[in-house]
Amino acid sequence: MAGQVKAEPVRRLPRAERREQILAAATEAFARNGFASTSLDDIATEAGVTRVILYRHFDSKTDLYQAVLDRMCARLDANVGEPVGGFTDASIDGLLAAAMESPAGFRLLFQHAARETDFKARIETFRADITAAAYLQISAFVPDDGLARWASQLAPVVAIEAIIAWLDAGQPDAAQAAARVRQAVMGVITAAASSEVDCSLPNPSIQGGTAHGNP
Amino acid sequence: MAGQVKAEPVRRLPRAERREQILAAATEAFARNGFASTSLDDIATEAGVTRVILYRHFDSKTDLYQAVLDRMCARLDANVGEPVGGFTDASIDGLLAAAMESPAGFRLLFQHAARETDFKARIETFRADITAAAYLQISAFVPDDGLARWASQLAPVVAIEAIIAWLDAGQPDAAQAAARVRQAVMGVITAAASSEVDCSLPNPSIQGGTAHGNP
DNA sequence: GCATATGTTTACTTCCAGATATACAAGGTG
DNA sequence: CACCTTGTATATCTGGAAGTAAACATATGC
Repeated sequence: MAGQVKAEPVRRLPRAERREQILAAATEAFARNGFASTSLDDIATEAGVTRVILYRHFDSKTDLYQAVLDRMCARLDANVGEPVGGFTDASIDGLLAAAMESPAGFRLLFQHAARETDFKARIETFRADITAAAYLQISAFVPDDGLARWASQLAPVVAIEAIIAWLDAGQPDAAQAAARVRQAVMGVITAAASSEVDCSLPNPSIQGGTAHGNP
Repeated sequence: MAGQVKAEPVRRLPRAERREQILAAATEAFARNGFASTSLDDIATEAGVTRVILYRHFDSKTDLYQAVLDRMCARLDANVGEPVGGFTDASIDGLLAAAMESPAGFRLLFQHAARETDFKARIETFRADITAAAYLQISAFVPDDGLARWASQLAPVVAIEAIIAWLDAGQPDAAQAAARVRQAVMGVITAAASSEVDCSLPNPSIQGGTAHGNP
């Protein structure tokens, strides 16, 4: 049976386009297992090209990774805007928009790159800016400095995790997603601000227990 | 000159103790960079021992890692208790206790192992149990199923991140730490439960130009 | 005191994945 | 058509880290 297998005529792309496509593929691949556990072959496969081709667009694996991170950071900056403005409603809108544009990139940045010693610097500045902005706001509400630092470190993390969980859950109630993320963040601030905390989670068996603690 | 360098008389330990000490050292080392980016030499150095010794206690790097994870999971199970009970106040107390016993182990489990494809299974069951328990409780408050799933996935994550941030911030107000974590979690539930959400973060109102960042 | 377990040192093999080089194939545009 | 670009195939070099082996040193408990 000499069945011609339709040869799949080798889709060729202009250089710039191929580069973009590789970056996108690399983002997906890296987002799964991070830098160290992702081989160039994984990426090549994901992009549908040979490993050799990668070297015609990027000097090294590190170079490629950095390009991926830069690309995503740029997207973030574009959406979040000047980080000097503080950790505001707009920041969360921006994060949400960026996450919807590139879920894989979002995960890559905050779940992998942020913990890779060789690359965290690029993200750490971003996070540090947000944390500092949050601290300025939160410290006005929270007298205890330790608690203020706790909350300002936690608030951005909760925002990010809330967004990721929201993506995972299938983006329910998209219209009010940002508002709900904000509310979750508010929970953190409230938790730090209360001087006398007496909060219980709803009891699983008895429905009588009302959720109290949130003004 | 023949300066004797105090020879450091090679502390020897009985097998079981050395094994424990290696596990502790490996926990610290792995917690920094995860499985792939941590070499056996890193661990040996951390333990103050030669690489060869590691092989007298563990068959392979993978075997050692698994032992580290198992050890920490056991600690978790001991503190959190039967996960079938639901995601309750006691769960958070248990998580907090486990995190204080071994901060490195806590980070390792939830920030690294949970994202390593070869090892996540061990943790995924733990997380799945908690998430399922949380879902049962939360779905009673939240009519929309998508939102309920969002909240029940997010709630444990927020608890964990709140605890880690609390460790990072120097464990402020330890007496009420658990209550504050609960309160942060409550913020998530509230966010999912509200049908009409209209939440804003506090405005970074032009307060006296205190422009000192976060330490 | 002595045997044994504990630990060191050194050298080696193996394997993987990053990186490089070269020869060849074919699309499309001047 | 000629030519350059894009892509493939293959082979090889390389370095680092996992894993193995053997000879040696000495604390320590019996």
